[in-house]
Amino acid sequence: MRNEKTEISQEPVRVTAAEWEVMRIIWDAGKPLPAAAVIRALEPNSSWKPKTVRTFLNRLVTKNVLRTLRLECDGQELLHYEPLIDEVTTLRIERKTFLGRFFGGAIQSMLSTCIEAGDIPVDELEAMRDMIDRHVASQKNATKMEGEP
Amino acid sequence: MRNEKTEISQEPVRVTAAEWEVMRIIWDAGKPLPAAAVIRALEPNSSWKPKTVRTFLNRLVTKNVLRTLRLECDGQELLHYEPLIDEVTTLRIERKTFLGRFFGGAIQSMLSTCIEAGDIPVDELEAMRDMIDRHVASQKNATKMEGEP
DNA sequence: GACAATAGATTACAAGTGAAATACAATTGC
DNA sequence: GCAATTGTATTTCACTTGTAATCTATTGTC
Repeated sequence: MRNEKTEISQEPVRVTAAEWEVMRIIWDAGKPLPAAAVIRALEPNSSWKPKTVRTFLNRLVTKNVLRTLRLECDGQELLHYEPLIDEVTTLRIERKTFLGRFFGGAIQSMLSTCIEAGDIPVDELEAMRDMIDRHVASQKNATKMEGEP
Repeated sequence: MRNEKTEISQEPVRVTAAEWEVMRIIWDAGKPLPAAAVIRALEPNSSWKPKTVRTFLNRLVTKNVLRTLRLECDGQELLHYEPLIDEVTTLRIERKTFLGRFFGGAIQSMLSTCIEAGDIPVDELEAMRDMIDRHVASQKNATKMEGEP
């Protein structure tokens, strides 16, 4: 089973703040959406005119973040927009860029900054600690299993 | 001891990626620097021409992120650049913007995403857990002290 | 069949950014 | 005293981003 994805784009794919809102709608839908559906989904929380949303959709297509395909919808052939990159990958890129820019690339450094600034409530801290603990424990376990058969 | 800082700027102060590099030099210096010093400090890690760095310095001044003052330097009166906002505050703004944009505002959500993606090595995880633990412990302690005299 | 609503494509336009070059002023070396 | 350098200010220029409007093709309606 070889790597299916052919790597075409070397550039890190820049998705702007506005575009990200659009992408979230489409990722959340889990299936290609027509422009009208995206516009409707955004309406409650944004003040963008329909044309504006269409601009974002178009830009995302030229950026190779979305692609269009014609699909039947209510007995009509409509352009639908489908993601070409997945949310997890994009999030990872954004996160790395951010951490690199402001915290030398280390989330640890970010966390310590937040903690020292008193920006995280204790219950959230405890939740994070437990989360880490659980993960570390499971990792250790996995390693042990593998080390001593 | 009242709050010394008079809040002048309502706008959230946008510092771009390039400008941030410049700011870091000046913040790190801990004192006003002449343009030449900033240029020299940036040289090893950047490919910007001196003129370009000067452009950034100027923009930061018009953005009210830096201000200039004439200071003696090597027996010469030179413009020096001094921060008008501190690094911690700016970092906090950037961090909040980032978390809001990508993780619904919660660092916890970011952390869990990273952990699940396997993006953080175990030793770093443990260091973070210990960091959290120490902080939580000290918080708890402080609360107790205060609660029972 | 003319007309309005909708979809989609193309164009607009100002502000912000990255990346300088040019122009001018002061200073220094000779 | 004048040329060369260095510091500072002003200008340039293309690209991106937010925010659409206009134009054109299609389609459903009276």
